[in-house]
Amino acid sequence: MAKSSITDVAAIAGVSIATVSRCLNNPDKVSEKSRLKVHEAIVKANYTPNVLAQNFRKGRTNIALVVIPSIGDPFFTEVVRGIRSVAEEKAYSIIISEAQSGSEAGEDLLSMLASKQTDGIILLASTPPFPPDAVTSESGHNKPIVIGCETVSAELSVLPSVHIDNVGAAADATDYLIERGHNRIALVCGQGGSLLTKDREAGYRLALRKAGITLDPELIVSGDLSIEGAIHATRSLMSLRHRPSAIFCTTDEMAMGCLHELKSQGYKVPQDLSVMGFDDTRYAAVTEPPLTTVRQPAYEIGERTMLRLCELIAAGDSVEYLGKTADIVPHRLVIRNSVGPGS
Amino acid sequence: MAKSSITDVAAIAGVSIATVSRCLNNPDKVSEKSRLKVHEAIVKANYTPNVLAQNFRKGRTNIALVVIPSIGDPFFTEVVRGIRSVAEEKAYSIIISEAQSGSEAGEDLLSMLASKQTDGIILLASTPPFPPDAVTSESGHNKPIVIGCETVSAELSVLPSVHIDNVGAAADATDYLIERGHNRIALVCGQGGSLLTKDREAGYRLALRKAGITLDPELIVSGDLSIEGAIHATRSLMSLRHRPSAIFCTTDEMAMGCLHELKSQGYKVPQDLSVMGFDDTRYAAVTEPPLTTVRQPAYEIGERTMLRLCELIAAGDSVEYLGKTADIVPHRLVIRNSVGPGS
DNA sequence: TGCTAAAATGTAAACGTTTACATTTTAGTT
DNA sequence: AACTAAAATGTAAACGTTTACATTTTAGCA
Repeated sequence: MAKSSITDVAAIAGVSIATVSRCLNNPDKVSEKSRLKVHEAIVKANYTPNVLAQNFRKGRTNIALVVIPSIGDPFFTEVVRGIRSVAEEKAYSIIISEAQSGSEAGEDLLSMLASKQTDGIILLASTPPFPPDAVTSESGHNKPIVIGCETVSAELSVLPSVHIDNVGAAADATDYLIERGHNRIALVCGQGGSLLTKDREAGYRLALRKAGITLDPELIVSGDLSIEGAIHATRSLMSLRHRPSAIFCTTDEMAMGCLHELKSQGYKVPQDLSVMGFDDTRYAAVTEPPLTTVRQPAYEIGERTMLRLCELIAAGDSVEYLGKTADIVPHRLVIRNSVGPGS
Repeated sequence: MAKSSITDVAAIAGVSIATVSRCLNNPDKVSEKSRLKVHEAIVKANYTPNVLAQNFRKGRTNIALVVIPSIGDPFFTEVVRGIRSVAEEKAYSIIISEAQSGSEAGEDLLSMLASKQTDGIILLASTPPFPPDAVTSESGHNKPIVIGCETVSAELSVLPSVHIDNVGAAADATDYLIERGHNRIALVCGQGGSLLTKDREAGYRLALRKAGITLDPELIVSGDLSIEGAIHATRSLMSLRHRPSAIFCTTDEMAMGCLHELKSQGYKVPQDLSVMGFDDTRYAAVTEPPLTTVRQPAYEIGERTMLRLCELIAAGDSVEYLGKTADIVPHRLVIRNSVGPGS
């Protein structure tokens, strides 16, 4: 059967194409009688609307772009789940783009975003490597953007965001280690460029300072956000003359690498050494030992980010749309078994 | 700056819109001279083509739909990475849809697929819950489909696929356990509906029969493809009067839950009990103990699946397009430290 | 210089919707 | 019954491309 168009339906139903269209988009603007005729005709003609034509006409695709640092990290996949749940509800599809922050040149990303046929953009822990105003003014691209999981520094905060208080959360984690008696605490953090990394490092420094512990720069190493990176980082930490008694990894993913390396070297966690994670992914409970970590409400972050994006898309050009720009969700320390008493 | 169209460019360049269009799509059909003029005009007008109009006109979106059982499973995310790598190369975007097999009614999925604005579909271990011919004939939807990671049973194999020999691989894994002296081997498998699960279970049965071990149905339990499911499965296995000495989990993800539960109950792996995984995800090397498992070339499966889809899309309506229908990639046993000698 | 074939360009239609505006029908009021 | 306002419908334009076909220009050759 050849694909049928609105014209065929109109012919069969004996009405104009406008009525058919209205029947689909504003059913209340059409009489009961013709509504029936049209619906009948639709099944008779086996009609389905041409989505591409609709998109073209409306200038919208109902697709959102989600930029993510790593599609493999279970934390982000959980955020994506949350995004997807509201996307589904609002009849949106999502396209996921993996962009390790920094690696991609700003213009590349920008032009890619512009060319993608999406109605809006969510950046998860992927702060745009370009000034946010370039986003709206230049290049004709002016799609709504929402940042997730990450704080945008004040002067750039034209963009709305949804995230925990990363500084506070990292400080809480560090506080807990200090409380348990540790004072030689290492930090395995992410890449240099990422805001997320900077914030968590800031929290770590803050807690140390507050406790009067002088910071040893040797104890801060990058784990590259990956298992392997964390393994290397841990190895170098443990080869220090003056070893740490606790290691704070700013991701559970990295904590897993850290745990593995420590065990390979024969250390017992938490007896010989303590490890603190961050994220509370679903693996955190099944590591050996189960990971003490900071819980982020990943799913909820996803939901709220997408919700926010939908609002912005709906608001469209109405410039007067405001609303608070940063949506802070609560974090929580989850105590399991990877942190023991220090010295 | 208002968005400019091909008409503006044409005006500036002093040529017709057809020339501008050709300049973009068939540069060799246009003279050097006007090519220059047009390019100049394009930058002058700050023109970018309206992708939605192009899609509409061409009837293509350059988007592929990928259906996946679980976006969280690191195995599938690795397959997706492979898919994405060739997608990028071919200027495709991908939309990922999570559809736990069975839960979604066939018609729902079908209509969803049809309505999505995609040029083709990849089903990863998500055999369509509808007869494949319904896909092409009925409902006007006739997009190319490629199955990944899974064997499609013979009578349905209208659809091309890329996967390992699941039966053989599961048999190899079981063989290895038998070789190591185990004869009471439990199977923690996926959900009932999935072909993948059936195939791996078939391989398990095959190996047992070949070794002359009579199968104990009590030793086959479903782990629901999740960590929690595997924990429950393991718990029930270990509460049997006659316990297994080895547990074969048909996913690494489930093996992680299994390992965790065994350790919680105080068993030492591999001394007290052996565990075998399947997939060789990136976590397999860092579990405690590191997991002996079956390696699937996830990334490569993704690449080849997408490559195949592109071929099909390119072939379009040319019905004569054939080519082998099942692309079998090699698997491999990866021996780490979760399997010890039996009895 | 003509002539012809090839190359380059232009004209205009088409893709399938949505929607502003005009027109007709309906229903309500006197 | 006549008039009016509201509701329903129809007509036709518009969205920004691509492309078949017609036309013009170019270049090659006798």
